[in-house]
Amino acid sequence: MPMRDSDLERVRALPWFSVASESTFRDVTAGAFLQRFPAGATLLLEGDRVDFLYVLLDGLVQLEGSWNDKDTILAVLRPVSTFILAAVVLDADALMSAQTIERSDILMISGEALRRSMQADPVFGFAVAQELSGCYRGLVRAIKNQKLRGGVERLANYLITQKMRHGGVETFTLPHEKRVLASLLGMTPENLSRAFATLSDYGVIVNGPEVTIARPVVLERLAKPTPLIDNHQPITSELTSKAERERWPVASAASG
Amino acid sequence: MPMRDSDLERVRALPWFSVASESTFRDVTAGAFLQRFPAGATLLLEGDRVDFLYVLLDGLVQLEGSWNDKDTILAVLRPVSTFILAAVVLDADALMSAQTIERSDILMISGEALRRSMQADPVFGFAVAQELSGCYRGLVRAIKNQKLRGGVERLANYLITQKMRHGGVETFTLPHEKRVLASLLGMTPENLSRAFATLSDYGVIVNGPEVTIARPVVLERLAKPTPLIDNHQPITSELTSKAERERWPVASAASG
DNA sequence: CGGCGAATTGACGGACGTCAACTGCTGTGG
DNA sequence: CCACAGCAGTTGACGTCCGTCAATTCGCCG
Repeated sequence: MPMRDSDLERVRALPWFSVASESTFRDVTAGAFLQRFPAGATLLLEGDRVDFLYVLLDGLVQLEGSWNDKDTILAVLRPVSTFILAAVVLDADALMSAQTIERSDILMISGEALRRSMQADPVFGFAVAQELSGCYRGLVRAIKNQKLRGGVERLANYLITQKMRHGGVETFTLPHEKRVLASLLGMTPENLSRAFATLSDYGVIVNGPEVTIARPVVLERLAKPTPLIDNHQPITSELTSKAERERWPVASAASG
Repeated sequence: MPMRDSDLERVRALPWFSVASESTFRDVTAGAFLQRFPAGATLLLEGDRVDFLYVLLDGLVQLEGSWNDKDTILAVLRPVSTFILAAVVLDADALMSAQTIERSDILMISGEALRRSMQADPVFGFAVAQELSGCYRGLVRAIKNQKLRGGVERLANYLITQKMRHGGVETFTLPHEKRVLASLLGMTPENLSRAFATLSDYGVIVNGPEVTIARPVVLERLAKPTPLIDNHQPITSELTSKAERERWPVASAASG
């Protein structure tokens, strides 16, 4: 598939690509190609050898892990995000599967070229290390979320985070199907329904994918959000070149 | 506290320090100092600003997270390990607390100097990125372990991993108190006891801190270990300079 | 010898998964 | 255009897993 200049520019705008020199950027993207996948396409299976860094330019992708006939969604990515960066840096097998949720445009960058450029351009290498650090911290948050909170608490905090990401408005629409959300939060769809029902006592009104938080203070008293677990940064644009560009597993980058 | 040359050599032997040039190594360790802490000392609290990279040279350290009067142990580190690397790279707050379990010798390296050296020595910077990648993948494994397996299964796999780490012998001794293990595995001490009791049907014999796996095949049929979650690498020495030096949260390095 | 904390065991309750039935929406084909 | 199949979501009943509380034992250290 032909690669448009506009696509390359969107990659260039990623914080950790924007610091790369022009020649580094050319080297990294030299052998890259763009591919379009339909909804439900499997991009990668757990255990697969990873030869490319994936950059989601359009669409929606989920990362999942499985064991013993069970599986769980570890992250849902929206554009522009990269994934399986860690596996590429180590030239190792993937620990997660990747699957498109919607039709998606994905740029595939040679892992070999990435590793070479990291060692050639120290500023670029450092930027990648920062990206990896942010991803690591996202997972630390995820584990604390999982081990320390119950299902209702995880949902309550998820909703507060979503509200923040939408600029603080009281009504917003869920970014994906409820069954996806359930798996992401580590529960069954049935239990997610019941958790929503529980939260109706705290001013949470659900109408299909529309959620409105009628009494934010009451909900927060239940959820007890904290910056040490929840990342409330608005994701208005992916261009934020703040040094600490930490993100949550949801709608974020993921090292892989 | 005076720093011995032998301590510096142990740091130098860490895989991601061993690739650094002599001058880079001198720069990074220039302002470093060694500190001895008693058992139970708090090294770092969640939310603290992190100014130093910590290198555990002797002793035992636990990393924990807390929320709403509950806390959980995220990792137990043994020498030689570094921790809070990710926070140092981003110059950010710590997401985990750190506490000594035993009396510990800890080398503290200037975060400022580390970041400077990463950008000055691209090979060193790449090695740090590899270290971060390994830590990231350790957390991916931990989340899959937590979300996909039940308590008994987590314990069974933990025991198999320990057996592997001890070279495959059928009897070994647990590396820390059972209450620490319980928290690490995401359960209460009471439930850990019951999980051990359950595993007695599968040939697991417990005698204080001594565990013997009498029927490995039976236990494995229950545990269903997989390289996509469990890291069975023996940790005979920290010197293994394999590119993929992934480690598990237990007895490992942790980015922070 | 006495006390403290770790570990174990039992009883109980709450949180969560499973199974099943039912609703409502959507897309398909007669 | 409507009938119907299929799937997401919800709700209820039930069982299991796990956390909590309490009592007891054991070993260690003062």
